[in-house]
Amino acid sequence: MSQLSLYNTLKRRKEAFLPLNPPHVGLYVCGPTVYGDPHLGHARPAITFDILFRYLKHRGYKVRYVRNITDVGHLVNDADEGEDKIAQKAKLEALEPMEVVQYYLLRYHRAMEALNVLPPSIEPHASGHIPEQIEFIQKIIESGYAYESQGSVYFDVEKYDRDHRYGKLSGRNIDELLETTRALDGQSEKRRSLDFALWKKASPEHIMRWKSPWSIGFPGWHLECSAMSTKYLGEEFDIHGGGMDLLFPHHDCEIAQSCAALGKESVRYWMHNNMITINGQKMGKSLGNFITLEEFFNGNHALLTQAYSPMTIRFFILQAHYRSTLDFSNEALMASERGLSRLMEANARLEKLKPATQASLKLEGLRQRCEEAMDDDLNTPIVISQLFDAARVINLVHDGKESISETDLQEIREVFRIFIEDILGLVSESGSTTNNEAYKKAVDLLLNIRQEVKQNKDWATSDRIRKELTDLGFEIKDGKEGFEWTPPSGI
RNA sequence: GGUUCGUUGGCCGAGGGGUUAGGCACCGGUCUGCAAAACCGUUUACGGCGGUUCGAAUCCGCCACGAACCUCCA
Repeated sequence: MSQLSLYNTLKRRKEAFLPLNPPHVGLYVCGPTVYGDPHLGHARPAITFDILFRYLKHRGYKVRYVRNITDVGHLVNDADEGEDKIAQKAKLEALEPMEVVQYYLLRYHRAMEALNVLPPSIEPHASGHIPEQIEFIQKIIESGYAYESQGSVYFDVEKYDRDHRYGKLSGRNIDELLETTRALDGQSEKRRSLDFALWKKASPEHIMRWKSPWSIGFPGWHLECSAMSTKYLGEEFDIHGGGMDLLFPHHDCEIAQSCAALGKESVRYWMHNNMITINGQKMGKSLGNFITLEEFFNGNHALLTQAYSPMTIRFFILQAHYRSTLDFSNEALMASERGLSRLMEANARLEKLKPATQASLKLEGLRQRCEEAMDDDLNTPIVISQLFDAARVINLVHDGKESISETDLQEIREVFRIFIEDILGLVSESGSTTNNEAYKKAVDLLLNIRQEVKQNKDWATSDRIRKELTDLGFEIKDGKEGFEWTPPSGI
């Protein structure tokens, strides 16, 4: 096996992945703020790190995958000045904040399950870790990198930067940031505009509030990840992932917080997935150009010419490398839909393939090429291209134009199972999961009758059976040796 | 303005000093009662200008265009 290498944003290059305490791997990924329906943008990090999770397990690692749920502290606008996103939504809909969280979290989980994203090992809520966050703030205060101001606590960025370096993940430096950050109105409790909140005193109308040594209030947004990753993965752990849009300030603040509180670097490998774009622009809430996953699944959106199944979405995302932007269009999605169906049909055909004693084709290095592609910073597009090459071989054998040996057939079967199902997480949606034998036999019966009337050149009856089944959504394919059929999708 | 990163054929998207990525679409063919599927073949590439090199889409420089981040965002 080759060496797994991953692109470390901190170093701006690929590095050999060597876990801290093999065979254990600690993985932390920034999860959603649950105040709205999950959209295509949410699918990208979920799927990217699902692939990493699956591949690390495939390589024999014992992975603890922590993906948090932000349900408090994430403010609507100006860092540290705006309203809490969850609280705002709750107010709008006249609900308890936790009702909002419950509602959208459920919808998030449902969408992730449809996309065949494995649940993480632990999914901690920020609101469920207030004591841990308070303790974390105390540590930062003790180390001298935070100060209290009118019941709120802020991180002293300037002091931290003198001793360490603030902004090293995103490549920013504090002087430039000071120049470009707009002047404060003078009313601020903060010493410097760059300082960020660790704890905020709640205003009277603020509904989400907890007791702390400083005030009744709520934790700053960046803090939850530092506190919860430390709790579940330790002061030092292997991989921290998230979207590129979180690089600054979120992840740079996390680094500063953890370093200030713990006196060391917490994260060894930082990984960031790129954005999904629409007409070259980031798909996002603020731009109002996002499409929810549910809308993709039911096709109910002005920009969609049709519905796209969860597996089509998953495959579409996997056909691009996770560090590249991926541009949405109906054309691109339809191409993915067709390609996926070709690949999955080849996969299904694999079961029926017969090996030959005199093989005309030899299979070499398929598994190795797939593994090398995954080892090269999770290059799923290359893995898929390898699988398509194999699919062509499968179809040739299926058509009787080529033949392969028993050994090669077993090898392809195993490689397909491992890479398509276990690692890429692609599952058949065509309804082959239907276990109703009577139903299957009924369709077989109809098609057998059709075979018989075809013998008598009764094309009218033959075409009628095919047409009516096709109208019902079945797909009928005549082969050299009998027929193949797939049921309507969604069964 | 700063930071980071892009610009590949009709579309999506890998690769990254010399050798076919792959998918989808298109066109032609094989197969088929017809169709679908499958297979075979063909076509269209590396933003511009310089430089390094025997050789650059790939390395370097400049320019143009675009994006993300610097405000909430996955």
